[in-house]
Amino acid sequence: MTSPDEQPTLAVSTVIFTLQPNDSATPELRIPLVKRIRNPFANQWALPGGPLAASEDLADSASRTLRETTGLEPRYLEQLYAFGDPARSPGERVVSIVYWALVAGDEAAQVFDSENVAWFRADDLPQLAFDHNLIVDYALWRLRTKLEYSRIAHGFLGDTFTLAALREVYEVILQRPIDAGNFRRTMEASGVIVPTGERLTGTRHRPPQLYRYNAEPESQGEFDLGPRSRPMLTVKETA
Amino acid sequence: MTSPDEQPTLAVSTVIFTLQPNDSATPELRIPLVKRIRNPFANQWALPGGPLAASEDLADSASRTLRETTGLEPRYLEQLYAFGDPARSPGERVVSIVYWALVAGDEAAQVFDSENVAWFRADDLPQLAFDHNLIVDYALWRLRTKLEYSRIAHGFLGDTFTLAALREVYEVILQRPIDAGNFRRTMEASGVIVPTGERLTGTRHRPPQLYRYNAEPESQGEFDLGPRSRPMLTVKETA
DNA sequence: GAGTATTTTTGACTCTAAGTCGAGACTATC
DNA sequence: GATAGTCTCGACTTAGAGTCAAAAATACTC
Repeated sequence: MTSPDEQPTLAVSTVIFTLQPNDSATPELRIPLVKRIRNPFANQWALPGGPLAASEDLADSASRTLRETTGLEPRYLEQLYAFGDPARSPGERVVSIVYWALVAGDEAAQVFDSENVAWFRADDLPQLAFDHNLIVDYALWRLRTKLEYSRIAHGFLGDTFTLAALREVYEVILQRPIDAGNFRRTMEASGVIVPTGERLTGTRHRPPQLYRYNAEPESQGEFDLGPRSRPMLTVKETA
Repeated sequence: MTSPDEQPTLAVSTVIFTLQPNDSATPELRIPLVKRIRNPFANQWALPGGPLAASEDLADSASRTLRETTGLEPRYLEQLYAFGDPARSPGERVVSIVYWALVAGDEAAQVFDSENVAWFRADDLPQLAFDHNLIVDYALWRLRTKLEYSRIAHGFLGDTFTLAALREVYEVILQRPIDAGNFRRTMEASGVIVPTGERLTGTRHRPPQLYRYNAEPESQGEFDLGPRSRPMLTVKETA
C-alpha cells in the first residue's frame, strides 16, 4: 500500500478474447476473469494481471499473465492503453498498462476453470473491480475496429480453417451477417489467406477448401503492430 | 537512481508536432526537443517530459509538459504508447508513457526558443537520448496513418482556414501531392468542415472560402479517442 | 480600363472495391 | 437416384475516389 505522494505502482493487465462454442450453433466471444482475494474489491471479478516484475518487458508480463491464467499461448498480443486516472484505485495510485490478446477457440475449450478463474461472455459482464468494465469496453471497441481494417481474425482459429469458419468469426464479433460470396472475393484478393489444397470432408454438403494464414509480411497491410514489428507482437502460426 | 529490483520509475513524455513555415514556400513538420542537463545522456536532445506527479492524470502530465516546453496549449492530444523495455534506460528501470500532440503552426512560430529547447525537422533528427528516435518514428507513423482515416489535420491550423491550407497540411505530412478537386469533394462530403461564409481577400487570385472545423460529434467518424471521449482528448476550437 | 497571371471552384468521366443476388457444383444421406 | 445443404462462381449494381479540364474571380500590369 503506497501513500498518495510516493511513486505510482505499475501493473500490467490483459484482456483475453476467445471464441467458444456454446449450446447453440454459433460461438460466442468470451474473456477470462479472476476473482480478487484481497482488498480493494475483494471477491469481485477483475482482469488477470499483476505488478510489473523488475526486469520484465511489458509484453512479456502480459504473456506470462495470460499463460498463468489460461495455460495458453497468445496467437495475437497488442498493447491496448495505459490507464492512469489518479482515482481509479482507492487508497493507492496504480497505473495499469493493459494488453489485449486473442487465443484460439479450440485451445481455450480445454482450459482449467479453477475456483478463481471463470470465462464470461464479453457483452454480458458483471460489475468488475476498478475501472475494468471501461477497459473491457475499450478493448472490445478496438477488437471490432481492428477486425475490419486488418487481418487478425485467424487469431481465433487453428492453423487451417475454412472460409465459412473465418466468416463466422467476423459475423460473431461484428454482430452482423456477411455475404459469403463477397467475403470470399475480398479475402482471396487480399492475399492474407492461401488455400492449402486440402478439403474438409465429413460434412454433409460440398467439402470446403481449407485455408491457412499467409505469413508473408507484405500481405498483412499497414496496420499497427506497435513501435516495431517485433516477432513477439506478430501472430504465432504454430502453438 | 533506482536499483534494478525496485519498482520501475514512471515517466510521461510527449511528441509535439507543428507545421512551421521555412525559407521556401512550403511549411515543414517540426518537433521541439529539450537538451538533457544530467546523466544519463547528458547534453543530448530528448523528448520533453518528466516523472509522473503523484496525483496527476497521465494526459494532464503530458499537457503540462507541453505547456512548460512551448508555452502553448495542445489542439490535439492522444496517448501514443507505453515504452517499457528493461534496457531502454541505463542504470534504472524507466517505463515511459508517451503522448503525441498537435499545436497550431502560427502559434508555434512565436515560441520561446531558449537555450535548452529547440525545434527540429521531424524527418531530420539528431541522435536522441534513450529510445526516443524510435518513439518519434512511431509517432510519425501514427500521425501519417491517422491523418488519412480521421480528421485531425485542422489541429495544425487556426480556427478558420482555406481548403488550400488544409490540403497543404495533408501534402506536407503525407509527402505527396493531392488533387485539389477531389480533396474538396471528399472534405465537403465528410461534413468535418463547414464554410464560414467569409472569404480570404488580399490574395492575388480568386478569393478562397474560409472554413472552420465542425465540432458536431457525428461528423468526426469512428476513430480512436481513447477509452472514453473525454473533452480533454478532443480538439479545442479556441485557444 | 483591358488583358494577364494565378488559384479557386465546378463538373464530367473513369476506375476500383465492395454490396447484391442468383445459379451451378459437390458430397452425404435417405 | 433424388434430396438437402453448403460451397463456389459470376454478372450486375453501387459508392467512393482518382483524373482532368473548363469556368470563375481577384490582383496586378500596362
